[in-house]
This record gives sequence, structure tokens and C-alpha cells, in this order.
Amino acid sequence: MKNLHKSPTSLDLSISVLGFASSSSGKQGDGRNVVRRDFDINEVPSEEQWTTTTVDRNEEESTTTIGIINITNGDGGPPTKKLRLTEEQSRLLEESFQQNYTLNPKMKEELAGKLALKPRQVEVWFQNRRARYKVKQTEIEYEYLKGCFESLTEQNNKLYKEVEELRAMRVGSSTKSSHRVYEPFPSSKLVMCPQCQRVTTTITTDHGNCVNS
DNA sequence: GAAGTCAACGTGCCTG
DNA sequence: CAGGCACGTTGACTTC
Repeated sequence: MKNLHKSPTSLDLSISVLGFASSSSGKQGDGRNVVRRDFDINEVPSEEQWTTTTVDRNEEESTTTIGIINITNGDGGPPTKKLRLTEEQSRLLEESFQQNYTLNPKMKEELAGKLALKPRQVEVWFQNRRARYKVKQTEIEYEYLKGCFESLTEQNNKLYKEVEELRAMRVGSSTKSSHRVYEPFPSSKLVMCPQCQRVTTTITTDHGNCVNS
């Protein structure tokens, strides 16, 4: 693995891709001959480099540095490629994101230079990161609203029960007086206890002796 | 092999 | 009109 930057604060942005012209070679566990070459993450391989096919992620070293994987497609056209950011690149991008949700052109250029990425890659990373953040926020919001919904449902059920209780009370008293006619409960006798937020008929003036509390 | 992750891309909208 | 963004999608790769 070639270190592009030797200072301790700089990033190791070199990557190893199997199947490229060799700077070193070895044998895979399955006995397959492996040819590998290290190259700059931003360096676009030449056409002939693209034509090589072997891809084996198991050959990755203990660091999580990965890089561009090249796979030729059947029609002999240019291969597709997939870049994986290194842990260090991701970490620095994440740090910048924590500081600034969006990029300005200067920041983009600076970050790109610092990370040895193209400005467009930094831009794309931020766009995707914002999208992921939004999804996360939506999930959090969903959980919160779900909690509200559950609590309100519970409250609603309690209130329904209270209404039923009050109706039963009213029916009971009307039976005693042998009145069978439905009479609405006098609203002046219904009060809400400010302490427990429940409607009741038996609250005292100091609000402290609510039957519900 | 299905599902999940993530870099990259295409498109449409907005703003200065 | 250029640049930036959100959004949806694609395709390579990983994980289970």
C-alpha cells in the first residue's frame, strides 16, 4: 500500500484493487493467483486497466481502506466502478457535516483538497448525508408522534369511561326519581379539575379535593 | 439470494 | 442562466 501523504495528519488515500497490473502479487486462499496494484483514489485508470477483471474483496488489508472496484461488463464496454470512501474520509466528512449542514463552494474545494476527492464527490456525499439525516429525523419524529398518539388515545379512552360513568350516575338518579325522560346533565354542574384535567361533578372550590385526585 | 447500504446520477425546482 | 438543493433512482457491494 502506497502512502500518498506521509505526515501523520494527512490521509492515506491509496487503495488496493485486485486485478490491476501488479506492484505486488500473491496467491489467494483458493490458490488463485492475485495481481494487485495500488493507485490514487481519484486517478481514473486507463482503458487497458479497466479491461482487467479479477475482483476479490477478501484480499483487503486489515485497514478498511477499500477503493474503486472495477468490473468489466460483458459487452467489452467501459467497466462500472464503485468507490468506497475510506474510514478517515468518512470521518472528516462527518465532522464537517456536524459543523455545517450545507456546503459553500469554498468549503467544498477545501474539503475536496483535504480529502483528495473531487469537489463533486464531496457535494454528492453531503447531498446523500442530508438525505440520510432527514430520514433519521423523520424516524425520530415518527416515534415522538407515535408516543403522542398513544398517550392521547389512552386519555381519550379514560374520558370515554368517565362519560360512561357520568351517564350511569345520571341514569341511576333518574331511576330513583322514576323519571324516564333523558335529560342532559346540567353543564353548570360539570367542572374540570385543573390538577388532574378530568371532568367531574364533585370538585370542591379549592380544587384540592377533587374526587379524581 | 434477498435485503440493506451507499456512492453516483438524472431531473426538476428555487434563488441570486 | 448558473449553481445548489431535494428527491428519486440505479447499480455495486455487503450482510444476513
